[in-house]
Amino acid sequence: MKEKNKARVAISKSHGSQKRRGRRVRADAQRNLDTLLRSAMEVFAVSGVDAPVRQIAEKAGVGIGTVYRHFPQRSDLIVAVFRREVDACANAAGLLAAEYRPGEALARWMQRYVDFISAKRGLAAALYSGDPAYDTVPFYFRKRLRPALQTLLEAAAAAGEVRAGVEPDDLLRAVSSLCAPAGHNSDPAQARRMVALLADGLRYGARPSRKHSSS
Amino acid sequence: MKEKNKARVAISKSHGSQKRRGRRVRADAQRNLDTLLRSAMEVFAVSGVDAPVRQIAEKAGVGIGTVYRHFPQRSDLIVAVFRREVDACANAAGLLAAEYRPGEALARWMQRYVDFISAKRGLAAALYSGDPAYDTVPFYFRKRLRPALQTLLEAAAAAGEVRAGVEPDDLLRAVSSLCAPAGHNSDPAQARRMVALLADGLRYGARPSRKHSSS
DNA sequence: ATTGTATACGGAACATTGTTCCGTTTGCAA
DNA sequence: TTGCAAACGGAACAATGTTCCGTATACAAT
Repeated sequence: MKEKNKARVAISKSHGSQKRRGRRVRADAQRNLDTLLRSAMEVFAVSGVDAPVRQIAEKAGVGIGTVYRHFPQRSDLIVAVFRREVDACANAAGLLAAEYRPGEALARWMQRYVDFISAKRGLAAALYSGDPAYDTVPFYFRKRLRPALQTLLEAAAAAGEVRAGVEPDDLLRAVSSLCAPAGHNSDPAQARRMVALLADGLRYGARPSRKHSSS
Repeated sequence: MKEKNKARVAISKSHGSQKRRGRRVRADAQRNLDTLLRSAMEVFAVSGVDAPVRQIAEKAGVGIGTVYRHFPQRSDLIVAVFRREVDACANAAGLLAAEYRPGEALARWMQRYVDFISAKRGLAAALYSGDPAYDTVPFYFRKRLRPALQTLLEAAAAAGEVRAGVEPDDLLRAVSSLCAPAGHNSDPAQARRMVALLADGLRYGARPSRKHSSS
């Protein structure tokens, strides 16, 4: 078997699937799964989600059988990559909140979200294809992103940097609408500007809180 | 060769392609082309635009080679069907204008447009796939539909049945947006209601014309 | 360290579908 | 009636998703 990577396997996955007292997931399997997801993400970004499975397998340095062992259907791979990126975007909220002041963190996260949506334009077509394999994706999407944004919003509102009472769902949909639709020509720069404008709109009408000593 | 259809071929296509004094398009070719488009339309409606070419050929009662003679690429067939339905929708404007009063004609056409957009949800995925084969479709779409709607709008405005100054493009986009987006669950009835509301919105603020004796 | 085995791997083989090619058939003008 | 360009049908090819199974290996038990 391949021995390309000596990195310690932390078994960080908390799937809780390893049966008590049973064998752990084999290290090479975990490693291949990670490699596969990463390779698939890159290939999808370059060639779109219609890229051949063989190409992904080759890039990851594994056999086709291995791909299908981890992802019985091609769509499973796509969904897994999507979820992974949704997770990354959601996690970015916490990181930004730790590093920047609430208002700044919010604004930066929104741009991060724009990047995410823009990069996933290829996936959008698959999502709208009507294939039931993707039915759960929007649910996961909202479930993961809404709390992240809500936390940012509340923190920024508490700090008096944005107005209160803004619905996370509204904001998520507004941004994705700004990034996506207009026919066939999507200008990323334009999307970015529109979203920046939206962020400024949030700031407008902010009411400095009393619980927070104003500077 | 097949001889399943005795219907007179009117050669109504005004492609202007038959060379002066040259051979006319063979009758069976024209007949097969019509049959193909009709079969494709039906198959697409049932199985989506990803339906196998073989299935369409079978339904039309022709060989695969014949399909590819008329439509070198699969996407050519899809585009042809789409254009045919766009034409039908655009032509409906004239028919409705002849049969109903301006305001009624406008309202009915908008519902007709809703039907068209809703039925074409399957095509939307293909259109957004990024395949350059579909690049010209939106252009044709607007080129054909905008004048049709504009005529209806102006007639209705002149009759004092709707307000003036409404942009056809805005209306087209608004309706398609109402029909399409919301995640994964599109409720046709809801779309219909929303569009009806929109139509009422047009009526609001209508200024009865002086040139037209009010009832 | 050795060993047994459940686990995972690799890739050939298969199934489906888009596309090409070419021998055969046929509409139609002379 | 006849000649042939146009059109046809479908076998063959190519690309790609998916399955299957013999082989390799990580790892727990000893």
